[in-house]
Amino acid sequence: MTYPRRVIFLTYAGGELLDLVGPSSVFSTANRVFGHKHYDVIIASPCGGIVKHSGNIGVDTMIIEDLAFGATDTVLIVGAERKPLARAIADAQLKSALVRAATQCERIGSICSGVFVLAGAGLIDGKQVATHWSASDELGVMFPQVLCNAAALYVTDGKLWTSAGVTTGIDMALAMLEADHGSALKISVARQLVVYAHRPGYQSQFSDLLVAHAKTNERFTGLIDWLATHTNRAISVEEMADYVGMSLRTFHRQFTATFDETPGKTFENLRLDAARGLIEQGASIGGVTTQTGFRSESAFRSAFKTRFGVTPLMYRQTWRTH
DNA sequence: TACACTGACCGCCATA
DNA sequence: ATTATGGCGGTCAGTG
Repeated sequence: MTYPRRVIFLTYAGGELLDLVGPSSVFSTANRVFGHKHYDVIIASPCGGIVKHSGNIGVDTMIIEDLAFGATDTVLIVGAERKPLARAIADAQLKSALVRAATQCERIGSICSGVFVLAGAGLIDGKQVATHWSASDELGVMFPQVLCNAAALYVTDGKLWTSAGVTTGIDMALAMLEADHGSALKISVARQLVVYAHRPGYQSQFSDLLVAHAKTNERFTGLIDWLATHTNRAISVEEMADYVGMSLRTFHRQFTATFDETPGKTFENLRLDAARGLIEQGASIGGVTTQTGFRSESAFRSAFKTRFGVTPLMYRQTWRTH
């Protein structure tokens, strides 16, 4: 194995800056944690030079054609808003670079909507990919051969790595780190990055999915919104049934049929997500217990451990920056 | 440890 | 006849 590994980000005019900055920070932070340059982070675009990204911020880039790909390289394409994304899909240089990378490199992948560029280059037919929930329908329509997993943060299929959104691009980069150098380094880097990467509970992937799903099922849209914004206390299933004006039995049945999960369990998951967010922000276990409506610390500890596999205290220590 | 109580869950069945 | 509804009651897990 030759070091350093190269991580090459392919970008273009109008590319999403966060897709670039988040994951690339993981690799540069890894170098700092190592105290040794194990990753060479390269940013390249079709024309090179300063490329304006989202927010009109310029990034200095290499010219893609000047790059020779190697067997230990990772090539990742960033996402963008609709218009620049369409131009990227149509760009012959991006396409040929991705096609080359697919055969020559160790890993190829995308962050967020970058997956459309991979699909446009015909590289992921029949492959499993992750996408942000808001784009998964469109990807399915435009590229029906692609197997889309809307529930996952990121997905690996052989050498192909795809992530669902901006912050999950960071999760994916951390997973690459783990694959290359083990979980200890990954945790160190995650700790270093936590200040930038933590997500408030309401914006967790679970809530996102739930809210998105509820929007396609009119009946429960208001309810899910209400639940997601009232995780600070226990809401009984009976209250939920009253909220939507159904009998307890019918509500339970309809809800379970819609979300494949019982109402009580779903709300507990929402509260646990909120709790996780609070812990990441440094809240005490006792404080989180009362702020998420659990009856006792022991009840909270037990539910948290069941859901996330670690005790709240351990989780808190992992995410502490000092 | 024993115990009663509560809420969530869900099969079953009568009914609209 | 088919389907959705909603009440009943039993089981279960958690709580004090």
